[in-house]
Amino acid sequence: MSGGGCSIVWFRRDLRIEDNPALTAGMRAGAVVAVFIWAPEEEGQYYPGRVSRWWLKHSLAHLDSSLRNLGAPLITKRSTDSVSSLLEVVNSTGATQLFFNHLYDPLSLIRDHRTKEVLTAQGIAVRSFNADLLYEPWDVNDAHGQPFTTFSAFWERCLSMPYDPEAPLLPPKRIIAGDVSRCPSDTLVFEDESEKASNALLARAWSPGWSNADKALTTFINGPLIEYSKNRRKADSATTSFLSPHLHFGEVSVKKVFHLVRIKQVLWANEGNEAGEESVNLFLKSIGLREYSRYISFNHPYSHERPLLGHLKFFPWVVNEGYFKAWRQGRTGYPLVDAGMRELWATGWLHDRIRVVVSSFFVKVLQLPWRWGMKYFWDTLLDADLESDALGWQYISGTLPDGREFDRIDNPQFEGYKFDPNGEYVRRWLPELARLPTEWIHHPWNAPEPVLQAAGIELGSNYPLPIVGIDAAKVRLEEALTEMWQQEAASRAAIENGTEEGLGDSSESAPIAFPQDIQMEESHEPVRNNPPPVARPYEDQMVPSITSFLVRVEEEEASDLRNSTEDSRAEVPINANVQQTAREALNQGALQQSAHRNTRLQNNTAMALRNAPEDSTAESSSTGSRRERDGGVVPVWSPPAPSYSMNWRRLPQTG
DNA sequence: TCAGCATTTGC
DNA sequence: CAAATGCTG
Repeated sequence: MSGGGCSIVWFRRDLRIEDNPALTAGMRAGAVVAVFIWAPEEEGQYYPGRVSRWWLKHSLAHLDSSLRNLGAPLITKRSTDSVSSLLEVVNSTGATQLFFNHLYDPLSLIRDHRTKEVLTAQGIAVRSFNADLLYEPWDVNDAHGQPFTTFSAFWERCLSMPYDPEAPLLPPKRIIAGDVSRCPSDTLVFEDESEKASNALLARAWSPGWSNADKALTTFINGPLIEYSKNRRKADSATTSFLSPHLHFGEVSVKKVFHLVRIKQVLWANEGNEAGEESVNLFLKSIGLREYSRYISFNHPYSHERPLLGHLKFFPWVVNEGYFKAWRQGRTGYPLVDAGMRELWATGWLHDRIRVVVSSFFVKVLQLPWRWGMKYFWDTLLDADLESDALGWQYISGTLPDGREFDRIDNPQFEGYKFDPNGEYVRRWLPELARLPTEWIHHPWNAPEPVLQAAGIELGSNYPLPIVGIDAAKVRLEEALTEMWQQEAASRAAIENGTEEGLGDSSESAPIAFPQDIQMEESHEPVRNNPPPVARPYEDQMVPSITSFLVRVEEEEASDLRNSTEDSRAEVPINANVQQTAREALNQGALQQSAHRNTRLQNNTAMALRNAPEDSTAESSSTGSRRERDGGVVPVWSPPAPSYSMNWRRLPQTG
């Protein structure tokens, strides 16, 4: 231990004092400087959306006041480079140690790795902890030591690990503050004036901050949890936990959630309360999905931008900004979809089921590029979470081995009657349909003219006709899939002939660009007759343009690459690795595919796949196991990214 | 009431 | 595809 100096506790998405291993470690080591660094530009195109920033602002204020009461204020820094800000804090406080908790999104993996390297090189002892998951991703493996590739297998294993998740740590009673007299805080600005107005309403429904998270958890466990299984299918059910934004910012620890829920589980099991037990299992499964999203992100750090199954890159997405806009505005002509999109717009919230409905519609009916939809969720959801969003969209798009089949289109009309049997949800969010009888509420295009008239609906002006018919969508989807397989075969052939040395980075890393500067023109159009509650917020919520960020990210990456080549002292030049691995992986993936024939359209969910080798000593990717079921298609994870887990592991915990 | 087949669902 | 659920006689 490097004695004397104080420790920096670097808060990120762990804005709580209870069960915070980094904080506890800092306190044990002596005096503490608590730091939060706001460097959103580091997130590139995933600059947090308006509502997400609103949450963060309040959560931080909450944390700051708690820390102050305990004796150490939160130092805040505005930065474009977290690592140099940390160095500044080191220099101005004389800190000798840094503690933080793990994150698993691709950007954090790289940044945190670099942090360790740079600060360690400066003689700072760096330690990091698991505060976000029940088990670290590298600890959950199948019988062969390989990562799981389906959720159910993963979760089964998590629930039967030989050791329980660690018990939550108690909150500190008092913190000894390090000397921050020469380390002033920057004022952090999270919202501009126009955003403030729109955000004002949020406070009515939500209370950010760790102690509120705690309350929400207690309320849920003692109340709606027992009904969770019964009501979870209803679009406007109040039975969800509403914990997701709290969990995203780490205001409450998943381990604590897990422990408390388990206590209930035991209780109800003893009482023979089967519905209760079932509810607990379902709720825990949703916690498990969150775990799995980190697991996938860790093992496949490209999952937020590339389909995990390689052939999907040949899918001919419909690049139609008009469709995209109609979807965002809730004007697709499918009531359940439109109601969902308007709720999202107005509140930053959407029931899980409805997320599936609208995103599935987006991918399967509109056939828009899934990353657009994912980005929109990122920008608008209060609980926007990169890993969870990526998992969800990949699942919907059928790009995961256990995801939905490509060629399955869910019909919003039928789903409407399933999730909103009485049409209440639709009527709430689509006032223009409010007077339509339930019989027609989920398919107004079939309603007889007199019925429509009586309800004051004029299809095509009042409320749109379906933007795309389901039958037409089916046909188009089949064609698209045929084309996808043809393209895939062609590319495979090209590679076999050696005419093309793989696809190279360019084609792969140039995903269909996100539309620029999408304005909600609708906002200028006066809302008809009865202004729905959703009308006002339409104004400000613009989708930021990605392209400018893309440029910046590329520049950054380029410069990082330069740095790390100059600086050969680094044990693992991770940035260089990332790029290199991507390219290698691509070629490798393509070759793997070429080794296998017999590509057929059906059967594509029953695919076998090759895991990213978790081999930390050898390079040999041949260790990747390949399991096949019933022959047939053997797609491959598009780029397997073995180096991440290796590098992560190889980093020693100093101190 | 229940086996046996059809349909739906599943992250 | 496999498991769960629903329907039929």
